[in-house]
Amino acid sequence: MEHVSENGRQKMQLAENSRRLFGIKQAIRCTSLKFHAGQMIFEEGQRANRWYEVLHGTVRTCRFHIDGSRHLTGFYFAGDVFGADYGQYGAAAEAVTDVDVLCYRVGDFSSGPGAPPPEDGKLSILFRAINCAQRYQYIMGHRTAHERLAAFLLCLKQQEGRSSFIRLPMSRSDIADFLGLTIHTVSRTFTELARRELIKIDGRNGVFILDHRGLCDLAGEEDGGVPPAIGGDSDDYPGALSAA
Amino acid sequence: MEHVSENGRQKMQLAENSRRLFGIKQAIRCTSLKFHAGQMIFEEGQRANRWYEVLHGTVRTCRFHIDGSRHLTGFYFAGDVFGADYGQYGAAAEAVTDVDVLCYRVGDFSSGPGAPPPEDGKLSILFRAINCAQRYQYIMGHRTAHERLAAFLLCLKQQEGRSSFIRLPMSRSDIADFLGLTIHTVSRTFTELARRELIKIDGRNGVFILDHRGLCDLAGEEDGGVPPAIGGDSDDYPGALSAA
DNA sequence: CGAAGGGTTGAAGGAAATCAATCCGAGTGG
DNA sequence: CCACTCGGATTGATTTCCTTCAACCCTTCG
Repeated sequence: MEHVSENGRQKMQLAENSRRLFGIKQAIRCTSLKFHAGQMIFEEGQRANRWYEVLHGTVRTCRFHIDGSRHLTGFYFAGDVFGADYGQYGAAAEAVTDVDVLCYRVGDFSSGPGAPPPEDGKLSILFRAINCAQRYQYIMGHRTAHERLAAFLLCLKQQEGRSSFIRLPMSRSDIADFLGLTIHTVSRTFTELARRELIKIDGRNGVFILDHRGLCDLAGEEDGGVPPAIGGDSDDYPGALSAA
Repeated sequence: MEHVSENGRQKMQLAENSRRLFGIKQAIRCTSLKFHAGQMIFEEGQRANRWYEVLHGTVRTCRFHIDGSRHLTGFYFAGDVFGADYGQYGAAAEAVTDVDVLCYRVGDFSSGPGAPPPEDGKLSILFRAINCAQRYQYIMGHRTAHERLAAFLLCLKQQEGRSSFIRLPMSRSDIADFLGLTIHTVSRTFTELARRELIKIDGRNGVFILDHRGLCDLAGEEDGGVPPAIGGDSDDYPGALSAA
C-alpha cells in the first residue's frame, strides 16, 4: 500500500466544448473535457452533481485511509461511466493518462417538463444501487481481517441507526464469503475485537458496539463509514479554467 | 470459503400484490413479493429484466467460482436496491432471512411516450456504472494474489477486445492499491505468471496473454470474465407461483 | 554523469489459510 | 427426560502466502 504524500494538483487546463447533443445522446446536455495524466477530476466528499463517461484514456477512482494509505476503487476506460454517486462522491477521480471525458450534469438528467426533483425521482433508486455497490467496494479495500470486519460492522451500524446494537442476520460463513476470509478467521477476529473491548458479542446474531471510535480507528475511517464532506457545494466546476 | 453443494431451491411461495403506485413511486409499476430464508430470488446469468428494493429483511448476492467456492458481493437491507444490472445478472440473489421486496420491471422504468428503447436510453449509462462497480467487486472477491491478478488481467482483456495484447496504462503501484496488495507482490506475481507462460510481459505498460484458458482457470472463471448465460429469457417470473 | 522514480528481486517476519479437534444449541427420537 | 445427531461456531497447531525490510536494476532527466 503506497503512501501518497500530496496529490500534485497541477493547474487545471481543460479545453471546454459545451454543447447539446440532440439525438445522439438523448438530448442530455454534456460537456466534453480534457484532463492531463495525474490531474484530479473530482475529490472525495464533493457534492456529486456531475458524472462522467470516458471517451479516451484511463481514469482511476481512489479513497484514502486516515493513515494515508490509498485504495483504488476502479479503473475506467473508453465507454465506462464513473462519478455516478448519490449525494457526494465516495471516491476521488484522477486521470491515469491524458483523458477525454463527457461530463453530464445530474440536474439536467432528471429535469424536464413535470419531472420530479432529482433527489426524490426514480433515478434515485439507481443511484442508491450504485452507492450500495461502492460501499462494499470500499470494505474490500481494507487489507487485514481486523480492518475488514471493523469496516463491515461500522457499515451495518449505519443501517441500524443510532443504536449500539447490531443485528447480524447472516451466518459467519456468509460474512466470511463476503469479506474474502475463512469462517475461522472471522470467528477469531470477532473474539479478538471482543477481547479488546471494542465490541460485545451477543449470541450468534448480534453484537454491541462498545467503542465506536476505536472501531473507526481500526477501520481507518474518520467516522462511521460515511466520508466527511470536504468539498464545496458550488455548482461550478471546481478550479476549472474556462477556455471559452 | 464455503463450498455450497446445492442451492436448495424450494418451491417458491410468494404472495403477489401487483399494483400501480401512482404518486408514491413515480408511477413505476412494481410488485410486492415475499421470499423465505434461503430462497433464490434470481440466478446469476439470467437476463436482468427486473430489479428490487428491500422492504423488510436481508438479501445477499453471490457468485460461484468453478471450484465451487462462493463469494458474496453484497448484503441488502430495508431501503437498499439490488439486481439493477445491465444485460444479465452478475450475481445470484438469495434471501438471508424472510424478506419482503418490491420488484420493478426494467421495461416499465424507461418506457413512456417517446421514450428511447431501454437498451439505448440514458438510463443505460447508470446501469453501465453499476456494472463497472460490480465488475471490480468481483475481482476483490478472489483470495490469493495470483487469482486477483489473473482476474484483473482478464477484466482488462475484455476491454481490449480480441487482441491478446493488453495495455497497462496504470503503474504497478496503482494495480497494487487497487487489488489490495503491495507493489512487491504484484511484481512477483507478474513474474510468476510469466514464468508459468500464462502471460508475457512487454515492458512496463503491456502484457500478452499467452494462455487465456490457464488464466481463467487460475481466476476461477468459466470464460473471460463474463459469466455465461444460464438462465432463460422469459419475461415472466421464473418458477413463481401466482397467489392470485 | 549523477540523481530520482519506478520496478524487480532476495531474506525474514507476520498474518491468514489449512488441518484438526472441540464446543454449543437446536432438533429428533427413544 | 435424556441420549443422540447435526450444523454452526470456536479454538489450537501447523503451513502457506503475503508483507516488510532491504538491496539492486533500469530508465529518464537535468
